[in-house]
Amino acid sequence: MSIEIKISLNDGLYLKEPQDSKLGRKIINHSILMIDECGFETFTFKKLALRINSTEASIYRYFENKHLLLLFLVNWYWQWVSYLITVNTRNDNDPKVKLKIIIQSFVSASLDNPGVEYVNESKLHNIVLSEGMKAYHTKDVDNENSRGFFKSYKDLARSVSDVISEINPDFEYPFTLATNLFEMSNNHIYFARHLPKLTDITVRENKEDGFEKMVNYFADKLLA
Amino acid sequence: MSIEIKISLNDGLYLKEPQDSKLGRKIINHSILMIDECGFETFTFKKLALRINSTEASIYRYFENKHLLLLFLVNWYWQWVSYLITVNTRNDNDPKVKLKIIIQSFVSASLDNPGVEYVNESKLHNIVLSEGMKAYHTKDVDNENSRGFFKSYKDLARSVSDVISEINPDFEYPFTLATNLFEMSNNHIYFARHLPKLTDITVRENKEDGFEKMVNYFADKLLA
DNA sequence: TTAAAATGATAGTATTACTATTATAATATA
DNA sequence: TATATTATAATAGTAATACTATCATTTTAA
Repeated sequence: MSIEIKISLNDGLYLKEPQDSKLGRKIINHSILMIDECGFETFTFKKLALRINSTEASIYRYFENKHLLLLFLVNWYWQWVSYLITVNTRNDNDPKVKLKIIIQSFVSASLDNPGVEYVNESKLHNIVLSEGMKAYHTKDVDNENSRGFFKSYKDLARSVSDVISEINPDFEYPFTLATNLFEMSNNHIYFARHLPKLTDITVRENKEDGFEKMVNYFADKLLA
Repeated sequence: MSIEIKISLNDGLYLKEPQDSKLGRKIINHSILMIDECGFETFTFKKLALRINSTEASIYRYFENKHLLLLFLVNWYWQWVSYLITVNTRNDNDPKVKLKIIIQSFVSASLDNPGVEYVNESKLHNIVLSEGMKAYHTKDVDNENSRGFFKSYKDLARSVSDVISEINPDFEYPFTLATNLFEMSNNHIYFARHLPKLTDITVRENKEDGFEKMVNYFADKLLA
């Protein structure tokens, strides 16, 4: 039931396109599983190599280091969300409906969408929640930004801000709201799971329902 | 012109209270400067030891590892902001005014407040912007949370949410808004500096003015 | 079928993140 | 003032990490 999209990313992110070979796809697949299981800090290329019966050296032929692998994964996620938004809002012209669909994508894209064989979107979403911000909180941001390593996020922000401006052309902070809705969705899912005192949503509630309702409330109120 | 406060933190964060000795204060002082200069990832106890003419072993007597040092610094910041909010809102009963002061503290507490000799609050704020979220995005969050390592942040969120509920008792998401205002302030200062396409504020503008105005706009609109 | 490309196997290096031991200096107490 | 206590320095050592290099072998493509 997999869809036939191939997400193509800035080729500075990798040394060799991992989506085009068996080993490359195995690297993507299992790095997602391992980072989700054990966290980014304890994840190493050596452990990954062991797990997929390959070698450190082979993995290094695809990715310069684990930070760039994370950047690759996170960019993949950003683009995948963008893609879903495009597809799912294609038939709707009402920007308010579009924004609802966008928010739904932020909160639960990974749950109700078929995916690519070698990517577990739900676990990738977990990685984005837990480790995503590390991709752009590094001393090398400016250099990496100039090389286009955050383009997918900026594109996503741009397309959401367009919808926001459609809803309310006078709203002065469309980009801020766009990124805030994304980061807020992620943060509060994470908080609900690990630091519940920092949020108002409990994980008990009908799963993603509470988050979606909350983020929609914020968006609606701000754009009223 | 230093004020006579000593911020006391959860004693699980350190092996030996660094604020009580010369070497300990030097560790705090210079770790802030070094992390601000070179980023958290490249920062090591060895480099710090070299810089302060001490040894790795001595630093390890104060902090278990660099992650706990970061946690210490970030907690210090959270408590310091809490303290400033308490002091600066003491004479105001209007919760709307209080929230304005809170937001001002989030955005520019480090600029217009005298501090503690061994803490450069402005650089510490930079660290919080760039590395702060790493303090609670770790595989060990749940354990660390149970040991009270995020209490300062939760206390801060709590006190802000109280003000929010004072302004609008019917507002359903006081904690969410409290943390969001804090994280939003930090994120968008960082974005303006490094990823300007993700925000609407430019750093050119009269410094913190633009940020404060924006965050206040969000808060006002949501609580209206 | 043969050349080229991809992968595996193995080895090696510098740095990191520690721990341990002993010596020396500073401070507190009797 | 002598002495005990504690803090710090000096030094050494270990396991793991983050790589790089080389060469052999397998797979694929011309």
